[in-house]
Amino acid sequence: MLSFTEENYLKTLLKLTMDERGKEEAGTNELALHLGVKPATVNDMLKKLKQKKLIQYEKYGKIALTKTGRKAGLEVLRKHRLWETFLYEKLEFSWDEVHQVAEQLEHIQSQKLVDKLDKFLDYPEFDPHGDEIPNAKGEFKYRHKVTLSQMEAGKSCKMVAVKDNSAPFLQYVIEVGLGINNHMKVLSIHPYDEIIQIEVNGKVSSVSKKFADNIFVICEDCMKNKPCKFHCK
Amino acid sequence: MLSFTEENYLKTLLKLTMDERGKEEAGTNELALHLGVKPATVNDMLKKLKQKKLIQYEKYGKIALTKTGRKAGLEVLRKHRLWETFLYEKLEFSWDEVHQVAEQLEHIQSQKLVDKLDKFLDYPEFDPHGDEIPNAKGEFKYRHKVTLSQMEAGKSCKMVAVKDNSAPFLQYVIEVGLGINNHMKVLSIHPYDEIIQIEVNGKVSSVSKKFADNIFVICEDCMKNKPCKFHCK
DNA sequence: TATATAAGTTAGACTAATCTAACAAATTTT
DNA sequence: AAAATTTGTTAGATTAGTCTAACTTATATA
Repeated sequence: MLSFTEENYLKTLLKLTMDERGKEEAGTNELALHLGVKPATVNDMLKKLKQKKLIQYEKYGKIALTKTGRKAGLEVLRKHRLWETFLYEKLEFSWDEVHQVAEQLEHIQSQKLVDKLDKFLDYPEFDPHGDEIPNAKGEFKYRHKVTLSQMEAGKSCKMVAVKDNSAPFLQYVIEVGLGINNHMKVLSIHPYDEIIQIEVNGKVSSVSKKFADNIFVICEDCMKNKPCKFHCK
Repeated sequence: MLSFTEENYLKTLLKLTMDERGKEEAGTNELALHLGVKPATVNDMLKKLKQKKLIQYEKYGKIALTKTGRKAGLEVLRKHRLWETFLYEKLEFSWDEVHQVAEQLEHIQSQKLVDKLDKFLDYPEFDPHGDEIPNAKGEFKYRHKVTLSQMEAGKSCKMVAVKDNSAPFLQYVIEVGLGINNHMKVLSIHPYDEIIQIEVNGKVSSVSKKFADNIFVICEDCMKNKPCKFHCK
């Protein structure tokens, strides 16, 4: 049985090694930053996780999940996203409120609870932020998503997820008129400060690169199954 | 903010001082027994809870909740029972499975979650075991319930709750054909070993005093609002 | 009332998860 | 390649919650 804390380490490690960057490994500082603890603390835990055969790790080297570790991480992520979906769909929580509560709910230990919740929600594939929900086997739909900042001017795309789950960011997303599955067109990207002009439902907004880095989209050609390297920078 | 452990102490203290016995105080050993820890451990925690003004307590004396402590305990109990109701009504959990999972869920910190869950369940007044669910203000319906072992022969009654929430006991209850809101008649109580004969839906069963001690009922006369002391031993 | 038993307390130790401060290794820059 | 910077490690301390073993106080009983 894994502790609350161990679960968080595995989940974070999984997120760091599964997102768009294609990285397979993570570092001590990076992990510390995401977990909100000091690198020294992470170092102690790495020894424990290694000893439990949940990670591969050598002194001064990079950290990678083992098969067992990955499975455990996927289970936590699955629970997190199912709970987010529950809160959003059944309990009228708003987009920006679900994450904080799901951080707690994801650690409830009961296989039956997860399975029944999944069924109750009718086996959802994506959570309210557009993230893939692993199924009972740990599998999930792969979608070639890129950040809005990677799009080229003139292309259209569909927002599918956000990278930042913090309330202030999500509130800003709503302000701009965006949301999961909303379509938009990239009108221009300024060469000097990378300010991006987008059009959503006929309304034109200007957003920063920082903002665009946190919005995941699928470009129009990808949706039509054309190879992606040609239209995403 | 209270810790997981502190919440458990307050909840247990509340349960020990609110049930049918009319006691207002508890002891160190008693608390240790119910929490599954050693008396020494309880003693340490009592100092902490006293310092936080959640209990009234003097060395070698009895333990009582303060107003603040009682309120906190009621909140945990409310969450526990709401979650039990959710698991039973919405996720198809059986009677004997809900308690263990609710022990974990009761510690989730989110006022909004509790309120929304309460609403989602349509403000239930009793949980699947028949226990009263405190409302948002900490109030709950009072019912004059007695144990089945307190009934007199010849009287009829309605089962409203169980005292023991363990799976083996609850499975036994089902075996006998009993359940919440089932009516039964006490046919006889044997003077030697207190074996009780009851009739449920025309079926006659014999149960031990130990069993009957864990079944809460409301007697027929009480249901008709006649004073209780005349018909319950 | 003297004594036996039950109930409660204390001291000292352990574990998990964290910290700070100092140190070591690896990487990047000039 | 030397210096500077970043990244990672170690040692020692802290806190919460738990334990055991020995002790003290209160209560019940002969």
